[in-house]
Amino acid sequence: MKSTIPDTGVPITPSPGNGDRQENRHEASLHGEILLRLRDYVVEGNIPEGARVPERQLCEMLGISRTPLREALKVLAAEGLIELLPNRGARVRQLSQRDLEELFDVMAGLESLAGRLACEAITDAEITAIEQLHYEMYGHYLHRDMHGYFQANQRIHESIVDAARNDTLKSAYANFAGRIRRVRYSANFARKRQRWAEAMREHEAILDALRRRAGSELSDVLFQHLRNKRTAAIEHLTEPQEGAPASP
Amino acid sequence: MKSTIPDTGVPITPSPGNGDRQENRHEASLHGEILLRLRDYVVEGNIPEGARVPERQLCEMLGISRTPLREALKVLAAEGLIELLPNRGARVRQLSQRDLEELFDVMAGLESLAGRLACEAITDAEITAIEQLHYEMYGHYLHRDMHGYFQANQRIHESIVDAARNDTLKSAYANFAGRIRRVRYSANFARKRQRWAEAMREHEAILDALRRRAGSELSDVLFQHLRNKRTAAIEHLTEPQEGAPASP
DNA sequence: GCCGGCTATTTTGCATTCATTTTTTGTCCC
DNA sequence: GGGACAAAAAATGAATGCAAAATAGCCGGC
Repeated sequence: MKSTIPDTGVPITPSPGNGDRQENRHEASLHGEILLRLRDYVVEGNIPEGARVPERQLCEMLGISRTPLREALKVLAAEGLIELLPNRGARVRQLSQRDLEELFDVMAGLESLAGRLACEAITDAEITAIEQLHYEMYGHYLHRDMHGYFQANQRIHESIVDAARNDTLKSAYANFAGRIRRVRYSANFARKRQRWAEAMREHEAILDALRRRAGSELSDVLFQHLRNKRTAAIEHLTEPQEGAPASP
Repeated sequence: MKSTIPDTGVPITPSPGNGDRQENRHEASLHGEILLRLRDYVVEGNIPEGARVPERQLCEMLGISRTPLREALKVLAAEGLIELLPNRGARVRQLSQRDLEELFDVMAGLESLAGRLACEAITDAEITAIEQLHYEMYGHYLHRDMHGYFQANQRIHESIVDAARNDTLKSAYANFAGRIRRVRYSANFARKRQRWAEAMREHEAILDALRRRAGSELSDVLFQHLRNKRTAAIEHLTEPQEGAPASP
């Protein structure tokens, strides 16, 4: 029994479903490699916000023709990293303050979800590993090592997402994280001493809820933690005089 | 100061950032229209799972060349609706039971987030509107009108997402909803009498928490509600003898 | 000297064409 | 008659070509 497409009657060949399960097989084709390279390049923030990027230049730089490049650009646009203005090319997407607030909230929701799910399936070993990271992070905190702190912090949050055992969630999380990472000041969130101490306390609460597998509670704590992060980030955005220079 | 791309030194022209804010300007271009049409077509489930979709046929059917079509396919693949096997064309993505579970959980997380955010900003008028929908839905429930019930139900959930005032969340929600909608049996979830009654009670609780703007509580209730939906759906999948015929 | 309209160049969007890979089919041999 | 191999056919991946739109440059006018 074949489906047909309306107005045409073109038959769709219903082939037997094979259980191939691969999330990204992009490495093979050219447009796939281009996609990976371009995405990394944009995420790393190498292109200034709103910068116009002529296709021709990118083609020369990557040594390919415009066809696969344009395919990659369409995907990046779908991911929200760039925007394509009709007949006017691709621009690195400009994130308004509102956009950032929204992104942070969505990240908060996803991590909140991750925590809830993690409580259902996380092993003692995984909790121990997270505790390990926590103590490591605490050490960095005591030594005022922002970079180390930030890295440990990120690994903790990643571990929680991993413990949720949900690849769909994981990739959505990665997508949004990428959009935010473009905005560099991440490393500057915790500049303010007070916020830093607060964050440590919140992390204690996170760990505590996780140990007790208190899903609903962990969900709350994580959300609030990310919410506070958001507030700090936005504050930092609106009065950046304290942080590092905006553009080198 | 211009950025340059590594290994080439090609300058990126840093144009002044204009605050253009449009989420989807796809309607204009051809590939954009193709994208919308194809997406709808796939989401509506017109193409059997895992069916191979020859580019040539689609081109003839849509009356375009392969270039814009392929661009649209890349985007659909990025959205998770189809998968592109290297050198072997596009297939409608096959969702395993695990995939569905994951999707449902992510949806649950997003709605849970939506509820929490909604409590921060929702107006009395919006709550009244949702109450209206709720009573309408209750009527459909009493009359055993599954279709009407399902529609009202969907509008309630949409209203909550809208009330969250977060476009990023809204579009992510729409994306995942599309992936799930492909799987048809949605309309059959509530077949079982008991589940149906349960769902109504849960909706009462949702409305109650919303009225009190109890964000954290609403978040919990919504998550549990969606979780139960998920369980019902999966059960329905594994023993579909009760429902409607699988393919007309 | 500055602004507005007109033309030339660039750039985007799509179609077409070329090269490879896959799939099909026909044939031969067992 | 069935399976394996090989060649043909078709499909995909990428490059090129062409039309339309946008940008930039130029000139004239105020």
